[in-house]
Amino acid sequence: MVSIKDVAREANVSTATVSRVINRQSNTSSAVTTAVHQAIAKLGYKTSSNKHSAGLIGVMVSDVSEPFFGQIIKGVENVARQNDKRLLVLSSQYSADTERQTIKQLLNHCDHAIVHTKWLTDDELIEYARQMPGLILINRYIKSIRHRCIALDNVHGGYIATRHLLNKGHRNIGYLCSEQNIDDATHRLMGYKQALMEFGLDIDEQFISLCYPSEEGGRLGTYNLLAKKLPLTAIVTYNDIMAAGALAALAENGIKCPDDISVVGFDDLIIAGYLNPKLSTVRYPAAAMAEQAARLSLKLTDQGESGQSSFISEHILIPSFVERNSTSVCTSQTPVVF
Amino acid sequence: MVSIKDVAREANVSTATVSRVINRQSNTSSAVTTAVHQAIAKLGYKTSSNKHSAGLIGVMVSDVSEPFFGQIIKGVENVARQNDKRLLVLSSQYSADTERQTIKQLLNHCDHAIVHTKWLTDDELIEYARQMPGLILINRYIKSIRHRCIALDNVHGGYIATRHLLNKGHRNIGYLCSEQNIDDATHRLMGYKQALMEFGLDIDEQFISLCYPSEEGGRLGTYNLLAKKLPLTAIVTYNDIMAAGALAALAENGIKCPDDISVVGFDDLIIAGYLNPKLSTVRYPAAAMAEQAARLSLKLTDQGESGQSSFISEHILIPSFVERNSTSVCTSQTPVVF
DNA sequence: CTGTTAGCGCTTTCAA
DNA sequence: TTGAAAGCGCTAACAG
Repeated sequence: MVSIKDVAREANVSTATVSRVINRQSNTSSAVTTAVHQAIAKLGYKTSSNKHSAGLIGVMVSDVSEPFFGQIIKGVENVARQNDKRLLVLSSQYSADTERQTIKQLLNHCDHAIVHTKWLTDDELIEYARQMPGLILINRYIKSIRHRCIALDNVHGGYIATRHLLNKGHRNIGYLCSEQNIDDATHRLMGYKQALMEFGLDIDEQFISLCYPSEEGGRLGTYNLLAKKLPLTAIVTYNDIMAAGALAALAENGIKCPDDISVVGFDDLIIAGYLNPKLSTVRYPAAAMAEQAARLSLKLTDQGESGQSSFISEHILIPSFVERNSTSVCTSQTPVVF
Repeated sequence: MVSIKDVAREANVSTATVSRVINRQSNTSSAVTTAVHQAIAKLGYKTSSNKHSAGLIGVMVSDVSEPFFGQIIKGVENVARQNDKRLLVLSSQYSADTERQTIKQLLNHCDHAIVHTKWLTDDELIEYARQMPGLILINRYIKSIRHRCIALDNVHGGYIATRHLLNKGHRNIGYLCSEQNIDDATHRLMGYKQALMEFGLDIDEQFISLCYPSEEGGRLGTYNLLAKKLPLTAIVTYNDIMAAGALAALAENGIKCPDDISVVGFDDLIIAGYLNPKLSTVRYPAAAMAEQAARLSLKLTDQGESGQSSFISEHILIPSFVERNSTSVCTSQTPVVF
């Protein structure tokens, strides 16, 4: 167990100085402060090294009040309960700065951490992972630390969503894509394109509408598709919230779903079952993913780095399709007009 | 700050023994063990007394993954962030035993705790509150520790839900009540009755249907009301989930909402805005309530018990009404038939 | 601003 | 099984 003493030796200062730096109490020269911080990072020192604050599993998500993240927290909590650990929950509020600051808190106080990050770079995360053997990235894939990543196969998700419609005879399928430049968005879109190509269809960029991933964004994106007078019979969306916007836009224009246009979502949020019509969607097994992440974190720290080779080196979950009432067989007589 | 030494003196044992009891390490005689536990309870000793694990705010809710509780956690987290505290989240899984066990964990590890409990008795909670000056009960009112309780005025909530309908001309208003025997349920029903009486109407128990507070429960309760062939023009429900069930039951029977029957919910969950029609409901300001609770907890421990007299002695929040599309002016020609 | 030193809370060792 | 006492990790007081 690395103590404040080791850090002091590493940084060539006294233990008192290290203590001061950690607690930001008295003034410390910036040279010494950075030296201490470097030593802490190098040795992986934790304030939680005393027995009682140990056994903490940290969770970082964007917003605790979002149902999707609620499921993640619940998954981790299940494992924590089973293993007599406690749960430290922090949210990063959708900003890179807070994400960074929050991860550092977790590094300091926890033995384990399940982290959902959208805005930090691969390099930065690799460094954090090095400092904490029990750090697991959720919904993210970084090749060099792939044994520490648990992610959903978003390409496959986009693929099965689109294939479901293709199997029902749809050939003119629009896509409401998130305008955010993150892997989730590009991967799901990739799956959409893959399915079309597999059915021998060309990809027409006109059928793809970029918009903000909110209900209003989904509504606007749908308006844009409709305005182009495309022979649309179905729409695949980036997520359920956008699908809700799409349903609203269709209803406002007297277009019936699924009779005239089918819609599929992504995530299977609680609201999916309450929309009208009930939304067919791709199920994102968030709680299961979080449980797996938590178990992996415990394993990695129990057995230490030595045990790593014995584990599966990749953890990619496969989403499944949930059929409800927003999709139906394509009955449109419109000829395919690309 | 009460230390292991104080506990040892109180229990007439050595500090070593107390340490052993706390950490369940070596064997300790049951007599000594219970003596130590009693001393701990009496003095309110915390293992978190060392600086680093301090500054923890504990939150207990039934289920972290429920959106309603997510809002509560978020509210507490906001305050925690502003005050440089961390958040320990535990869920009690809807059982009295887990609630008890969870609260004890919080007593041991936190300086502050925001607790939502459904199943523990007033007496038990009063005892816990005594042991921890920073314990705040949310959504609960116990008279002798009312300065530690933050609750919603559920009577008023049921009242404004019903009054909204009365103002729109409805006179035959059903009520879908939760069959759970908790204050929330009886208070909301009380508000319903109050509003009817204020409008000079008699209360007919036939219009009140007891059912489980779930979507399926709401559906069944609505069937039961319909089966009685009452001249119903509106339904007030215990919560939004039941209202969703009511809307489904009406739609299945070809009864239009709000044209034939108006429906109001309670809580204003996320789903309320996604239902068809969008649900008019009573807004439960969960996040604001949690923020207030967290701030109160910090205040109480900062100033110690001495400062209590200077605070407001009661913290009752007033809900407001959110009108959407599930309620309309009563157009029914049916004569009032009680 | 920093190191020395004393001290605190807690755990562990050792002897009974 | 228990207490006395030593030891550990950290903080606080003081001196320079």
